[in-house]
Amino acid sequence: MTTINDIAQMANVSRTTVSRALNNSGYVSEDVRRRIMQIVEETGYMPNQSAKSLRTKRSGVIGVILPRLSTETSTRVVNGINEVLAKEGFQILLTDTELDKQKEIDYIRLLKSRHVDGIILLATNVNEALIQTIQQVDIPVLAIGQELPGVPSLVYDDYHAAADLTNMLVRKGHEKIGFIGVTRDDPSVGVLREQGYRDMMQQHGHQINEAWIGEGDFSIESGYEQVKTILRNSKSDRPTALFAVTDRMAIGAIEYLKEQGYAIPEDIAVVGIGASMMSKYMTPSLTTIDYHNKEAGKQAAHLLLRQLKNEKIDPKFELSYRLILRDSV
Amino acid sequence: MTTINDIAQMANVSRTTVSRALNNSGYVSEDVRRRIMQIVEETGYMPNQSAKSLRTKRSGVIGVILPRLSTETSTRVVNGINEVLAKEGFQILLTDTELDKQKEIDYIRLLKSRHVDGIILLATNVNEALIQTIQQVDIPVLAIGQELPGVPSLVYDDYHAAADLTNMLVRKGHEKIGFIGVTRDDPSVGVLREQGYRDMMQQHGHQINEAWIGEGDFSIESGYEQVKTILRNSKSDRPTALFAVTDRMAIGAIEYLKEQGYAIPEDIAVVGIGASMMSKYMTPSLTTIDYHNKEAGKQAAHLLLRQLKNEKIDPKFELSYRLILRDSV
DNA sequence: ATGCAATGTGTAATCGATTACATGTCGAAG
DNA sequence: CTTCGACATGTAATCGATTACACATTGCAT
Repeated sequence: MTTINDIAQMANVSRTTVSRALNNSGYVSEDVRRRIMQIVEETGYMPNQSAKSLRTKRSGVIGVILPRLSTETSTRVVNGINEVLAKEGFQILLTDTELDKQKEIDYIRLLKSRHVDGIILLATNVNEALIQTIQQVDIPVLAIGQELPGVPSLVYDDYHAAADLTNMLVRKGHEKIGFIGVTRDDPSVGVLREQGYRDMMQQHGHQINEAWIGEGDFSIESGYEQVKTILRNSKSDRPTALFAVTDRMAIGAIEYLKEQGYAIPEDIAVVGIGASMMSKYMTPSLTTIDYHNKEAGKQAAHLLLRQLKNEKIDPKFELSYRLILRDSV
Repeated sequence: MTTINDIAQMANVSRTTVSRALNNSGYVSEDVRRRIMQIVEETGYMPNQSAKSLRTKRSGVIGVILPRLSTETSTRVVNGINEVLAKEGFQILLTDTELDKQKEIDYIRLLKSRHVDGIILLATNVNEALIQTIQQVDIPVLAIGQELPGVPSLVYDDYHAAADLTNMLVRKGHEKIGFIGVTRDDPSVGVLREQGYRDMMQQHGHQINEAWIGEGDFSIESGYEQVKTILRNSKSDRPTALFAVTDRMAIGAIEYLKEQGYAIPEDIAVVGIGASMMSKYMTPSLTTIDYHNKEAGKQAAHLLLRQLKNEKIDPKFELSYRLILRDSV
């Protein structure tokens, strides 16, 4: 592999000059600069990033920590992040926590040791150890999806999104609305969305039968299982609508309902959140909420870049959402 | 940030000893080792990977080059790769070519300069410049999806998959089978799949009307547009079945057909390739071919790891596939 | 008692870049 | 004719690790 020293030798200058030519720092005569660039072209020389990074303390790499690599949400966000960062010459170092809280922490430290310039964290939970680790590593971190105290966060308005969906169902005449949520360890999806639902139900004076409530784990299968349980446990007082906090769980629920011969939305209406690709093309198409994940990723990247330039940024940004009304209600 | 020197000082030994203790190389007395580990724990010290990588010429990072970040296929493959690599302590450096051939080449060189230990390339095309660059950088590279001369490749059996699908349609009584392909720059998807289709049609003695043939660009929209054109151009001699080389294009085609009031599969049968999530849940569910992408990713990672250990591996591996018969035929 | 292998630790070179500082040239201002 | 600033280049330290080599101690076989 050719190094800066090789280039220097070939061009009959010191490596200092080569470095200057390459980085446009300091003075280099046009003549010499051309000679150097010429040789760089010919040899296909590329600076060794490890050496560069060791010396400059910056790597041109941004770490991204995902809860799951294989969900549409993650993919879209990463896509948005990459679109912005690639243009600025940054690469993405990807890690997947598999929803494991310890890994979340381990990866932050690992990324630090890899000298990433910043970290974007798709957070699924909030806990003291996590906050502390972030404080410790002292790298710009940006959280998406949860509000982390002390960390600039980009959050979806889960409460109002859930409230809007619930209101919409009520407006359509539903009074008995079932709900499939997730663990309360997840403040955004697990707590806020349920809160929005419960508050609106109460506001409209509709009693919630606790048999209508299920807790899934984000998967399609869990949606299928939960609706099954809900229907079994509420024979005489069946809900006429079902609110699943993610599209995937809504899809599982619909799968079961169709199997059992229920007509959607006539017998039972279903809504989800996430605006997955499938929600558009399935039958019936799914009413859902679009969180503009890709935009979120782009915005996150921009905010991180601003942090890297030492700009002060607000501690919290709220993202917009859009209700997509389709055939499932 | 604490460095190995700080640790050495605190433990009253030389940094050499610390290095040895950390890497289990050479001799270190139990006593000293414990003392060092103790301090490492307390301080939360992590070795600077840039320094390490500069010295050792290995980084613990594998570069992954994708044609598109936001497709199910890519995601699944990356997921498989990550599952294997993470266990071995490797991280993934992600890049997205956006189907740009030049970027494919640029990224290979960029990844080299970033000292990645190996590269997994989801290839979409084959050309001389690409091969040459790979040869030049002299890093273990593994290709998925295309057979690259001189590069160990993991390929799907596109020809037989397409042939099987075609045969299946013929067995169901179809003689007029339309086809939506992609650019022939893509040897696997663009050439082999079409070849499988054409050969089987010929073998069964079914003439192909060139008005039945369309070329899309992998997108849902292009499936929609292509089938529209095909139907317009073959008024009097309409196909009774349609073979789209990707699920997404099949989905677009079905969308249009449903809009126009065609019954699927009664009026026209549709098949795709890819076993996308949607193919299972859409109505009608889509007959397709499962390429086991995640397995491919896992296998690719394993093969790359073997290359890193300097094992000789075969130049070509063929992956298995499975035809999934569903309601769209 | 001697020698040699195994064990334990340190010194200093090295990886490939950046950068503070020094040095030298040249033209213009005073 | 000095002096000073802009321009151009080089010397050498530095970033934080690994590792070849050297040296010291110990124990055991001869």
